[in-house]
Amino acid sequence: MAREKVGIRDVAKLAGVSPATVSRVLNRPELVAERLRDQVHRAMARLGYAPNALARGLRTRHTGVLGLIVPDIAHPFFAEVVRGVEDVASREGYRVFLCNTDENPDKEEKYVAELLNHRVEGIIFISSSNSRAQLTSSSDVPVVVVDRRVSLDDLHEVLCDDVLGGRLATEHLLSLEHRHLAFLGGPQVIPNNADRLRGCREALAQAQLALDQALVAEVLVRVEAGERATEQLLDTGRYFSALFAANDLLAIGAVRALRARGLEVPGDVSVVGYDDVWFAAHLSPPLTTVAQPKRELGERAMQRLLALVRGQAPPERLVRMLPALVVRQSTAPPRHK
Amino acid sequence: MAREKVGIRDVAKLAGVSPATVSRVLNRPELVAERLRDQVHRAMARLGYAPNALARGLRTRHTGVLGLIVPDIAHPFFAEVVRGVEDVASREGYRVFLCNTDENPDKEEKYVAELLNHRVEGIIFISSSNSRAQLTSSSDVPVVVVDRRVSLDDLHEVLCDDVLGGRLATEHLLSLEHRHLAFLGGPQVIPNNADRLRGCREALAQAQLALDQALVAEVLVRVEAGERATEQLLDTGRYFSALFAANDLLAIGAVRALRARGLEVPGDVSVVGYDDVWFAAHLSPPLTTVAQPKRELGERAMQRLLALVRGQAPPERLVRMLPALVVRQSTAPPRHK
DNA sequence: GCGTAGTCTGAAATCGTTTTCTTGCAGGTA
DNA sequence: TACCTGCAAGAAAACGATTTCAGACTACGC
Repeated sequence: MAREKVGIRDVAKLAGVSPATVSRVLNRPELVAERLRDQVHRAMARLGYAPNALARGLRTRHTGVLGLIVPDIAHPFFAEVVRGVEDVASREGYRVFLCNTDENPDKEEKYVAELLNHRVEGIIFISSSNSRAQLTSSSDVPVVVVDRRVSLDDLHEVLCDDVLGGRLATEHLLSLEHRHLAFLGGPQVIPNNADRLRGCREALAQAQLALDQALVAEVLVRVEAGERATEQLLDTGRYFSALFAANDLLAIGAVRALRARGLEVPGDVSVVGYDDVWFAAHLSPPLTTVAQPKRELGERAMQRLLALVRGQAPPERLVRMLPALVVRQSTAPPRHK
Repeated sequence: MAREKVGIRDVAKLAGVSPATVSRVLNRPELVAERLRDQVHRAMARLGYAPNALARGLRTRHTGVLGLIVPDIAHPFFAEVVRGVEDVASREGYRVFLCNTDENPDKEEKYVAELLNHRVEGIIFISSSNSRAQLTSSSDVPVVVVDRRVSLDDLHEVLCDDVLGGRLATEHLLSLEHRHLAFLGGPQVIPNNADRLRGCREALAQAQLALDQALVAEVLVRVEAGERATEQLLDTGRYFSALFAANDLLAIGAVRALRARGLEVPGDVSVVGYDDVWFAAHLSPPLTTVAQPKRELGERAMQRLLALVRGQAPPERLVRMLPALVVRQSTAPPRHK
């Protein structure tokens, strides 16, 4: 039976060969005669040998470990992305370190340093709003940025087109004959949020319309904040028949606030969200929203990272994915013209 | 500026000292004279030295790395637990490997082996239903099991009392004067689910009541499955004024199914869920449910694991946490006696 | 019988640290 | 002056693998 610390040399001794041979059996079995190979295998089994990834990594500088930096794994959007990331990593024989930053640049910095100490071969990075991401680009491990754009042109990025997403949502509303929209979005310092607003504006402009600036709200991405902001929107007294909440969490808050004021969704106000987190379909009313390919975002990012690690990086640094409108029941034509 | 592979010896050379001294500066600074200490620090800064955790781990067998095995990080319950785990790990200077098993024992096995190869110092384990968890107990790294009980008495466990949870939910319903309950739970092979049912039965028995066996459903934990099962419950024609869905996801499905049949919640049927995943409060109606201290579950588990790693394990192997009923608006007294 | 090519295998250096064991040296005492 | 103490710093041996290089052996052809 296995008892602690069996090394390659123990195996070697038992099999009556040199450590070098054992190593070869592990890595280039075709180089060693079949008879010896069997002996070695038997010895490994008998001793319960487990290769030491640390030693191997030290020697070969191939650690089989990657880093994953994410604002908050408990957020349903990120959770899904992470799942995609981990899936392909493990399928390809890599392990990943999970790091939650809570959008805190200091934590990001510390984590990056720590990951580098552990000699990760690459890093997947979902940057926080005010990230000092240059840190990562200075080191010489490959980095792939996902979801959150970072203005650093030596990084590879896997992004979803938020401008398009904003357009899709808005065009949907327009096609239902809505003419008076309100916009509720997350912090505009995060480019994604700004892009969604821009997409919204573009679509409106194309229809010769414009957003009433008083009906544009910017808040933290939390249900309560969405609720609060929606109340304020209503309090302006300005009329709107539809609300584009550029995040499902905000949309939930918005729906609650509207209901609390006795307004029906979509009867009085249509609401469209953004992200299509998994339970958006299970809200009441089921939420019309712009779906991002969350898991695929993660998968693609990891594929790209592995390509980079293996030196097969495609020259094109940007993978742009497309959002898709999912029409459910929180949107309908406005009640009266 | 930093350029690849600076090691302790490069620093030593630049600082005009021996590698040993540099190492001491890193680990036991008090042992080296202040003047040298400064020189070394300066040299490290100049070279952009980053310690190699692999080498250190190899030498000291203290890797600062832990493993976290979980069925699915994208599940809102686990995501929250994981957050707790990672938080205290990182606060204590440890990194964690994230592993998703999809409840697949083969994957569990592979992951455990892989983690051991990487010389993790401990493992947090949320076992899958039919796990062959003995694997982990055979190795000599500490293991802490969370949430899912495992019948292996050399493992430490951090669990939530599901029997009590079942009682709480049921007693709440009873206190509202419900007398006819239906039960909708996850696979009974998972002890947690069985316990919740048991708690339910116990509470009923105490009130001289019993569950109608025809109104006990067991399904996979998915919204759709809950929906389907609820329809079947209704199709039995048996009367029930309240439904205990021993999982929030099932509860969501149940509510949908009830509504689809024209039944009001809680007007016609009260529904109580289990877990209190974060959006349970944002459903309509806001879901009455049994809350588990999810994040704390993870935190306690990690604290225990670290204690184990540091050899300060308390003798008591079991940490039992308490669920709490959260009354919201999906439950009410039955309409007519 | 000898040179040569071709297979396998082993010896030993190496990866970057930590740590034990020594040694050098300063200072205090007899 | 000689001796002991004690401290600070260095030399060198690990940790457990991989890999280069060279050696042993076989087989073959002339």
